[in-house]
Amino acid sequence: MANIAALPDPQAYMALVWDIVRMVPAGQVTTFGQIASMIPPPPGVDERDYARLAPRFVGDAMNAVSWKDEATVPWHRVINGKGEISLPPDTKAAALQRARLRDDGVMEGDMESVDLGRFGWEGPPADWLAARGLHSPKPLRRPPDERPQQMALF
DNA sequence: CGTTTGACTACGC
DNA sequence: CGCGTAGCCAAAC
Repeated sequence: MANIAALPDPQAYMALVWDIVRMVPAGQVTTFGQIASMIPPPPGVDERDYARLAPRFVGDAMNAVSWKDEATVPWHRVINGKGEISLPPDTKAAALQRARLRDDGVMEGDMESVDLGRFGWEGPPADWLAARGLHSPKPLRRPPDERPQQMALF
């Protein structure tokens, strides 16, 4: 399973991912891995292996966002675990994503990455997740006092 | 019809 | 902290 098409119900998976992405507010970002962490593996698949494979499925789901759906699915708020845009750097789509992230205020100046500790999403409401049998998301945002203090050594 | 190629991540060095 | 690798499928070339 290294492809969304290998899942038992690719369409349902994609619809669920889109529903989750729709909930990410402006000014915050989520990651492929965070979304994947909410969706349980199919029966018989090892949870640990799945955690490494599933983020690609989320990528597939984002890749499938057409220009028509683009208005209702804020795909640009989904980035990789390093806080970077995962689209090929020199593409039109990547440029658009950078512009959108700047508009959202999460990518400052000429930065090429987003500080997940500051702008990471906390995930959907707990009852929304519970109603669908989903896991609680992997945490991205750090409490302000746990943020790295770069000059702390001096 | 055989190869290549992924909107990724965890883990081991 | 950076780099390589496994995962092991399906669709595009």
